[in-house]
Amino acid sequence: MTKPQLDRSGVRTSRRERVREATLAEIKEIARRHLVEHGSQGVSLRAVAREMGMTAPGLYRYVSGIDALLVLITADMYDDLADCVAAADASVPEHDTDQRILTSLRAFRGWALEHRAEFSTMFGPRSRLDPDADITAALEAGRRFGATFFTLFDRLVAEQRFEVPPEDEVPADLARELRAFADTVGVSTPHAPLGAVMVLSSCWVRLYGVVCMEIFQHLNFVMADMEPLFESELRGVLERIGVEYRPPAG
Amino acid sequence: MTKPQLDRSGVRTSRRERVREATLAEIKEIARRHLVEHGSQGVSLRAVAREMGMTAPGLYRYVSGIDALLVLITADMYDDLADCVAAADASVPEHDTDQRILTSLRAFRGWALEHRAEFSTMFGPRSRLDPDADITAALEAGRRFGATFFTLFDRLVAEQRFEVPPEDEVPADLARELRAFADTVGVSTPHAPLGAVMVLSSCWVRLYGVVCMEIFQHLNFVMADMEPLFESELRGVLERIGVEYRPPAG
DNA sequence: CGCTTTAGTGAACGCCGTTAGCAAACACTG
DNA sequence: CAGTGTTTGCTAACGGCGTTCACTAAAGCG
Repeated sequence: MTKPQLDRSGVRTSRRERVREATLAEIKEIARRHLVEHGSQGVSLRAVAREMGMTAPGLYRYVSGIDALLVLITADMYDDLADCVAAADASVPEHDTDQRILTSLRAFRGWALEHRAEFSTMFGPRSRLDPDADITAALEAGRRFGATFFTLFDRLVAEQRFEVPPEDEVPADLARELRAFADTVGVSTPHAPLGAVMVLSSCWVRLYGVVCMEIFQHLNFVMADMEPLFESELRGVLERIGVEYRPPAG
Repeated sequence: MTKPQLDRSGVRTSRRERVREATLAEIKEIARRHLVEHGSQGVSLRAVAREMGMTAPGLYRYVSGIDALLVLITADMYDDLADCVAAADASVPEHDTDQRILTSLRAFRGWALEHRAEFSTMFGPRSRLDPDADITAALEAGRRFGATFFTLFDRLVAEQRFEVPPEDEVPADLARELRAFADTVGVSTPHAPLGAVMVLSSCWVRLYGVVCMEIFQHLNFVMADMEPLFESELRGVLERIGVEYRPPAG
């Protein structure tokens, strides 16, 4: 007697599919732990299989190769990061836009600090992947992550918090790219004029830069603690978008 | 009859040492080509040895392992980049500080674009290296690279091109880090007050961020051409340090 | 010339990704 | 129930990798 069940998306799910799903989840979980413990070089199908009490070829029933596995866990990591940022955002009273942004951005850096290996594979060069590997899963997850910030940013634009450069100050070639960016990423173009998207890009570049620098340890030998530099950059960014900066609590 | 010769630093050099030097250079050259052609994963001692008509263990007479080899070529790449930027700087009339800075920074991005694999290993996460590998060689080369920009920046400070935030606007913890930074990196502290170093850091973070984003292809799916964004960021940075922006020639 | 130092080899160990062929477990039909 | 097709995981194997060790052949030097 088989008990057909429904998964959360309402699709019929046999017992077989459920156990298969669980196995795949175990694979990803172990792979990710290896990533954390031994760096991206330390993720290997054989090691994962060994830990599961399986042999490596068996994993090919679940994953089409090591590259695909890395893409899968990358997608999971984006989800994690997005959850973390969203949780930070939700921990602040809804009306306090300033504090929500501040908290979300600090949560981004905090997550990166606590998940260096993950962050490196997510935001570093795709060194281990085939240049033409199928990374749509990771891209989609990345998009979800970005959405958290874009929502907050949309709000700032709506509240007219900062001075938006007029459209004719945006160079034509940049305008074309920004439009593509805004369309794909879901910033609602009517609410967000091109000048605003330009500001957003600039701010994101700055924060991305300072966090990458910290995680990739490029000033390691010259700067013991990167937090002050991050906070300084954060302050500059917030100033640009008309958000009040407050020093961190701790 | 041995002909003892002098190398450029005046050290006595036997024939043996010269051929040894040449072999090491060949190793590095091949390794670097493999890096360019097959990515950092594609660099292997065995492949290098094969191409030289040697066996892999023989390379251990020259290099203590694959990690050390990667560090060696990373140092070479920093030298290359530094040369490229310095050449760009030198191609501009000496007195035209504005154009020199503009050209140097564009040369930085240009080099990155033409040497994606190299740039990724230099500025990306140290994913393939032991966390405690000896990377002093690469660090030293990186320092030389930075010096090019610091020299130009020193000049801007001397010329009082931009408004330097007063010292008491620099938070204490950031000040401590910036001081360490300036000392190690060779910005002459008397000429460069802390506020100026803060501005320099911020500018560098922005450019580093936008170039990393482009090379690591993080907006790849959403933005076809990153040059306009780079130029926009460049413009913003230059504006901050009182340098006149001019659109690129092409 | 003989002696010492060095460069390079071959074999071996233990990893790795991946493919092919096969056997057991499973789900489902009549 | 038996029979049948599918799914799962295994073993064996290939070729590649980094690295160590014992060893030979050459180069340098007195």
